[in-house]
Amino acid sequence: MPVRVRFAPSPTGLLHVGALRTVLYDYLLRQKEGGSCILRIEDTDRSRYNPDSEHEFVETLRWVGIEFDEGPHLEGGPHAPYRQSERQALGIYASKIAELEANGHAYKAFDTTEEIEQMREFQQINKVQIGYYGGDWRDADASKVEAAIAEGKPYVIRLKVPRDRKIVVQDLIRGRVEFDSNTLPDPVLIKADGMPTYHFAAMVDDHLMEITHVLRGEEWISTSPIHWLIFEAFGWEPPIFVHCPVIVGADGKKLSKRHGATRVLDYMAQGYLKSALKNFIALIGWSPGDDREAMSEQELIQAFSLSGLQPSPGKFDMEKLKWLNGHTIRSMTAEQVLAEIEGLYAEEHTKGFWENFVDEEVLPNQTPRDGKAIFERFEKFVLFARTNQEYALECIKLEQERVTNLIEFGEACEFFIVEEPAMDPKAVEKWFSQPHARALFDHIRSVCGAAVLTPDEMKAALVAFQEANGIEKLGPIVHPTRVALTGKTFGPGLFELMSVLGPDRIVKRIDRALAML
RNA sequence: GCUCCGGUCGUCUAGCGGUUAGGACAUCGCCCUUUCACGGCGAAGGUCGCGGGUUCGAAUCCCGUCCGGAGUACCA
Repeated sequence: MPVRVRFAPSPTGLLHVGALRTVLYDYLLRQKEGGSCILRIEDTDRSRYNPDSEHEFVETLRWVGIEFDEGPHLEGGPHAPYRQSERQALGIYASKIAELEANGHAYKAFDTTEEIEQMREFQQINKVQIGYYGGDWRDADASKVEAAIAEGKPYVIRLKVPRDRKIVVQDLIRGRVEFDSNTLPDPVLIKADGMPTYHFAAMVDDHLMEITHVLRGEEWISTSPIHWLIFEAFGWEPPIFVHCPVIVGADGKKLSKRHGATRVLDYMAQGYLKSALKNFIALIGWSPGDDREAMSEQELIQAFSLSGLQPSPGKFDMEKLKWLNGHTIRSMTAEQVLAEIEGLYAEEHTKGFWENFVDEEVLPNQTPRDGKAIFERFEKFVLFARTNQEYALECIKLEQERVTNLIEFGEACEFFIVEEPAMDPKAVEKWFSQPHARALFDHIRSVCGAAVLTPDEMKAALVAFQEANGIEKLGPIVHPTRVALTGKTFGPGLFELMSVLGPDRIVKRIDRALAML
């Protein structure tokens, strides 16, 4: 049976990682089973509406590569419009609430806010169940209601929750969840301003849009009996509810900025690959049932099943994300990596992110990272690669082994592309003072700087010097050379790096090193 | 308070009545090696929240309990 799933965010802010996982599961299910994925905007609260939010959703979803079959950002659609405010304007909810009022499952309540507050205070003082259980209106005479309408008193429409009943909600992850209907207050379905509440609008739309599976956050589980009751009141078949557990920070608390980025686009800006992020996020709360972890998107889709979902909350482990990201980078060809780097540079948010970057994980005795400088190095590499693609690809091949994200290529490849790489003073002090330094540099200049050599030929050239000078180990040869050529004490294999650098760069850098002796 | 949900190495997880409780990240060690990484191999790390019960046998089933979380809005 084709699946119809929906991602229905409220346009109040950014798209964070928890929500990403929910859509990802929607998407994986739809890819696996076939069917449709619908984007619906739940903008029924005018006071919290954020006009930039919908754009954020669409942008983020575009970046991660989750496509929808229907939604407000697409033309038409069999169930358009896909914004609840527009659906409200069309009278969809009004006609549906009329049905419920007609069949006795909903009623108008004219209580003022003050009255409601007094009721709550009374309930608190007397330690009775808090909430609206009917007040004066649940069973009011038609004449009383008409009089109130005639007076022009504002009202809300509430669901008439049946009393003395057990309500059993089916949740795919947890099985049956039971509630006592006497603990459920009569929820508001239509607000005084005529807008539907989430409870009403979402259920009506899920039915009208023929949604088969409702994937949403665990926080909805306690209101699920009223959703179940709404379906029942209409006589509709409820969809399959899947309440996904929350994702929390390393300290077990709700994910917040303190734990690192929560905004999905910030992960993009930091050089995480969409494939690695999706792979990682899918694994929090889900597993294919075997030991597979690093998976391609195709494998993920193949392996995905709602039955692999876990009920307990999961922690977001940045270290594992970093590992998986590096692992993914290593599994790609240099061409693919370069394409990803270009793609990242083309994203507007990347630059903005780094310009406003504040390093929050500064270790003791370490200076905080400078976001602007990080971006500039990255940008320099991108621009360089456009005019020197072959060379840039060689650099990527050597550096993709030791990088954990795309942004790091900027720093890692810097020495390859600048004419005069910065020299590490301590390294210079240690290795340039070697007695054989001058002779070594002269040798490299004349041999390695004379022609394009392979890594093996480079090695042979250095070994020849080592042997001629009776030096026991290769280290004293390699280290000064590395410092002279890269300014650093770490990096790719020296012979590979020299081969990529080529004779011209080697000569220039050796000359500079000679001048420093 | 009330109502629900959850609880396997530090972390993500496998497990579905019989396993030396498996894998991955992180940690540590060894190997590779010119460095840093990568990679390979290995170690350490779990009284399966706790207590009862059912059973020849329980992480797995039942009850209780503790701890954590969510909801308790004319927000979603």
